[in-house]
Amino acid sequence: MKYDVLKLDNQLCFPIYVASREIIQSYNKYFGELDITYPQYLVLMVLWEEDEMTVNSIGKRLHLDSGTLTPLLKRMETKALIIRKRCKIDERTVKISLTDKGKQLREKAAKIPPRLAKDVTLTNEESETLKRLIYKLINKE
Amino acid sequence: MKYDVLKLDNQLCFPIYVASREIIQSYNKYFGELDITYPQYLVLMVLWEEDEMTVNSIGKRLHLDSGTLTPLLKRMETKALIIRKRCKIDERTVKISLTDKGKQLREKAAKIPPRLAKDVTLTNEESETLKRLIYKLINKE
DNA sequence: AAAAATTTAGTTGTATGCAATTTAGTTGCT
DNA sequence: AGCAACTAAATTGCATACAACTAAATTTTT
Repeated sequence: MKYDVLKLDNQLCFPIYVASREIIQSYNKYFGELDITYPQYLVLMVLWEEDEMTVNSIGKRLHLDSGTLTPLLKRMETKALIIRKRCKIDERTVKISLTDKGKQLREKAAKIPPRLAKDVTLTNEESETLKRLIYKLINKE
Repeated sequence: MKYDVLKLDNQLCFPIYVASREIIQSYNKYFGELDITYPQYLVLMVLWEEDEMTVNSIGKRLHLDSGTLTPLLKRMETKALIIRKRCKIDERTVKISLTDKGKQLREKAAKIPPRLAKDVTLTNEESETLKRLIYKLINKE
């Protein structure tokens, strides 16, 4: 029919939007004790994989711009998780590096995904399919 | 390995989070001319399906609470898309109904999903699978 | 080298989201 | 009826997101 495309249940975006927020909410419950938020956790994960990154490169990895990252990173610096340091060689860039506290958080953080995974009703195969399709979707959007 | 669960690429949430924001961004580009945002569009879709709903029932449909909806609905009222009216029978509830302007927007809005669909590289079958898996995921989270 | 174009963070302003609390109204129970 | 428990919106406070713009530094072009 004429308005079928406007049915919530026919759209792909809506359940993705809901899923995103709900998973983040679940994460945030566990983060309470670590005193971080989901986007901050993403920044930490990037830095755990590779320390000493610029704001820009973190942004590319996470698909976030400086308008979001700058204040977010400042909050993380206030909490002594990271250090922000203007780069000597290229004064435009700012290097983000982990503090000891930021590094140590990794142990505790590693315990959280398994806890969340328990609530996921998808089989491993379904999870892989879902991940593959989502990646296919975003690599084009 | 020990920290594999902390790899961005191993997680399910991250691509969903990215996909959600990117699709909404694409939507928002088209919404510019309609002067609405994605969450406002969601509210309109709910009301196009069933007019005269309470804040609470809209919230249940969209998985949003009053802390998000109340100011959002006020902005929509300012733009003359909806009317907020305290219910006579139960003074606790507020009925949200479409204005003529809000109703008329439906025509224009219906043109947007097809435009976006063009950029989706998934086959119809893949989209259906993705939708099914995402729904399976959120119905449990 | 000097001007123009580009790049990188930061800033500003607006709109979500959500936890936690508050206020007002309704229901249930005795 | 009277009061406790509950429910619906609204409010408060904080943390994202993002468009649009600015400031400063670097690179490219001429």
